[in-house]
Amino acid sequence: MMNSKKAEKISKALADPNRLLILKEIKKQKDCMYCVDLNDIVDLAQPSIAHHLKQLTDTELVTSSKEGRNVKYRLNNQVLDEYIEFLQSLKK
Amino acid sequence: MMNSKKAEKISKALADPNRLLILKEIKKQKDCMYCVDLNDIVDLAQPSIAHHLKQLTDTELVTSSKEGRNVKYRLNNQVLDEYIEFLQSLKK
DNA sequence: TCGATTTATTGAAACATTTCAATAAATCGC
DNA sequence: GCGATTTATTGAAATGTTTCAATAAATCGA
Repeated sequence: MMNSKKAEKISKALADPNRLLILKEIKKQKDCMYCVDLNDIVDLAQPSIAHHLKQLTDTELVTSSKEGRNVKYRLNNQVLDEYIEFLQSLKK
Repeated sequence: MMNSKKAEKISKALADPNRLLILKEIKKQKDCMYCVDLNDIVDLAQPSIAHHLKQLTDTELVTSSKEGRNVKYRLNNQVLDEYIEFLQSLKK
């Protein structure tokens, strides 16, 4: 359910260039974006990348699943759609 | 034009409870939201409200026009639509 | 013109976020 | 088991945001 508080958190999650870059990379890779691939794409130390991924998964905008040593990320279309719906509701 | 940088700024503008409250109030008042009305709605000192309005107008998410001593605010539907389009493009 | 009203700006304190080095934990290949 | 790889956590410095008091600027009514 998307109330103002949740929308605020998602907005915050989207309000960073590195997190937007991560989301774009998830899209680019279609289905299976692995954390380890981000080291070549995001110009940050590993704990910083982990920090950004946590923010994205905390809002459920992105889901994660463990595969051995690796972690796979996917966009959560439903949450994004709910956020978009919230934004639409700001219009009259 | 909505690139990542602009989307980041709009996300930031949306990432605050008081600014979301202001946007909701603009919607509520349909067409003519005056700055002075916000004093009763937003529980902040006047300079803080001015600061939040500035962030909203800087991104062009909200437009302002002077009417005598007062300032009138409107939602900029086009910018919001472009932002939504950007979010849609994050999906595959 | 003068006092009252409305909005904007400045500067500083409080608070939050971002970043990285160090380190821990889990899993893999050998 | 053991070293290498991948991800997560902790703690601290740097940076950014929010808030308000003080003040300025613009406009209105009388």
